[in-house]
Amino acid sequence: MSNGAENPAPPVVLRGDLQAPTGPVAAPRQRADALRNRAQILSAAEALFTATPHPRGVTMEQIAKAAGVGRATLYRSFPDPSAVAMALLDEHEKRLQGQMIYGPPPLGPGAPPGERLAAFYMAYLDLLRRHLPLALGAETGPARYETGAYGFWRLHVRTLLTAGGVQDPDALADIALGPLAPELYHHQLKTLGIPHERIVQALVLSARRLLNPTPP
Amino acid sequence: MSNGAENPAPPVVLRGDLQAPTGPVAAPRQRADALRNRAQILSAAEALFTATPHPRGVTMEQIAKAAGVGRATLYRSFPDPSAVAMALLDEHEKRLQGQMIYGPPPLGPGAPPGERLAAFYMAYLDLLRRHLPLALGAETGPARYETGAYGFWRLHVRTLLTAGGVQDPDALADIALGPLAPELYHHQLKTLGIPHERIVQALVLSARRLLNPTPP
DNA sequence: GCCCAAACGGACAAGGCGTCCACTTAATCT
DNA sequence: AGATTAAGTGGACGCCTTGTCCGTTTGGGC
Repeated sequence: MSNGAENPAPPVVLRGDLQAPTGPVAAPRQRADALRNRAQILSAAEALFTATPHPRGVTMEQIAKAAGVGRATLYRSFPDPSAVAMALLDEHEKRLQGQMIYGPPPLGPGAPPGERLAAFYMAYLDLLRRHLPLALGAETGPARYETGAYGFWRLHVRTLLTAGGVQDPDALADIALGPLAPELYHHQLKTLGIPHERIVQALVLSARRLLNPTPP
Repeated sequence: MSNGAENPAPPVVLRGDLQAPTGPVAAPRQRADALRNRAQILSAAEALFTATPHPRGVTMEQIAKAAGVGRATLYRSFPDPSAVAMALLDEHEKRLQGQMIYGPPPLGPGAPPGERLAAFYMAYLDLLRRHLPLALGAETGPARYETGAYGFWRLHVRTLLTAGGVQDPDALADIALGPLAPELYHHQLKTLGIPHERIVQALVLSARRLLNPTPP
C-alpha cells in the first residue's frame, strides 16, 4: 500500500525481462534474529522520537544504542533516522488508509466529496496530533512527497476533487494537501497556541468552500 | 520589515527597561572591509545556490571559499547556510511586500479580498519560480515559520480573511499559506511536471472559492 | 602618523555519517 | 544430530562538516 524506505527488496528485477517462473516467489526467508532486532529498533525508536523535544535531531547512534544493536545493524534496515520514523508512521497511516477505502462514510465512500475531504482532514489531523513527533522526525523536506503514503493521500484527494467537478484536480490535489504539513501543524499548535479543534474546524471550512458549490 | 537571521543585532535590549536616552542611537559604524565581504558573500552564495542541484546541501565551507573569505568570517555574519539564503531571499520578498502595501490593486489595497488573495498567490508563486533555489536553500523546516517574512505573509492573509468575513482567520491564515511551501511547489513543478501556469490557476481558484460567497 | 578596536582566517577538537570485515548465529542438507 | 552455508552482527576506520578559539591584519578616529 504505502512503502516505507527499508532496504529488504532483494527480489528486485532491474529490467522487466524473463523472471524465472518460480511460482508465487520462493519465500525470501527472514532470519529470526533479524526480525527480533527490527522489532526492537522500531520499539526503541518510537520511544526515542516521542521523548526528544527535537525529533529531527535524533541520530542513528542514538537509535542503535536505545535498541541495543550496533550501528551497522541499524543501517541494514534503514538508511537514516527519518526512514525509521517513516516506517513507524506508515503503520498508523495504513489503518487510516483502510478506513478511507472500506470504512463507513463520511470518511469512506458514500458521502459527497466535500464532506469526504473534510472527514479526511479531520482524520489526518487526528493522526498528526497523536503521532506528531514521528511525523516531524520523518519530515525530510522533499522526501515527504516521494513516499508511497503521500501518493495515496494525493490520489484520494484527486479523486474527491474530480468527483467535485473542479478544474485541474491534478494541480489542486497537492495544494489541498499543503496545509497538512506536519511542520505547519506543529507551528500552529505549539508556537501560535491555536488549539487542535480550531485548526480542524478551519480546515473543514476550507474543504467545504472548495467543494460545495453554494454554502448555506 | 522582515528580518533575516544575521547576527548584527547588538542594540538589542532584552527587557524594555530604561534604555539610556542616546538620542536616535549612536551610529554603530560598519567597517568598510566588513561590508565588502558581506557583499561578496551574498553575491557568491546566490550563484552557488542557483548552480547546485540540491540547495540544501550547500555547506559553509563552499560559501566561504566561493566568496574568498575564511569560514570564521562567514560565521561572523551568518550562523548557517540557510541564513545566507534567507538574507538573499529577503531582499526579493521586501519588494513584493512593498507592492502589497502601497502598490495598485489587486495586489495592493482596493480590490475585494478574494482577488487580493489570488493576486498574492500569483505574485508569490512568481517569486518562487524566479528564486526557487534560494527558497529551497532557506527552507529549514520549523525555521521557515519563525522568520519575519512569514509573519508578514501571515498578517496580510489574516487581514484579507477578516475582510472576507470568514470564521477564525487566525487558524485559516496558516492553512492558506500551506500550499506556498517551496518544497511543495518544487515537487509539483519538477517531479510531477505540472506547469507553473496550472499551479497558479489552481491556487487562484482555491482563493476565490475560499473568499467569494458565490462563484460565477 | 599613532593607536585601538574591529575584523579576518588558519587551525583545532568534537561528532555524525557511511562502510568494511572478521566473527557469530540461524536455518538447511546429509 | 552434526556439518555446511549464508545471513546477520557490531566494532572500528576514514571522511566530512561543524563551531570556536586566538594570533595577526586592517580600517578609521585622534
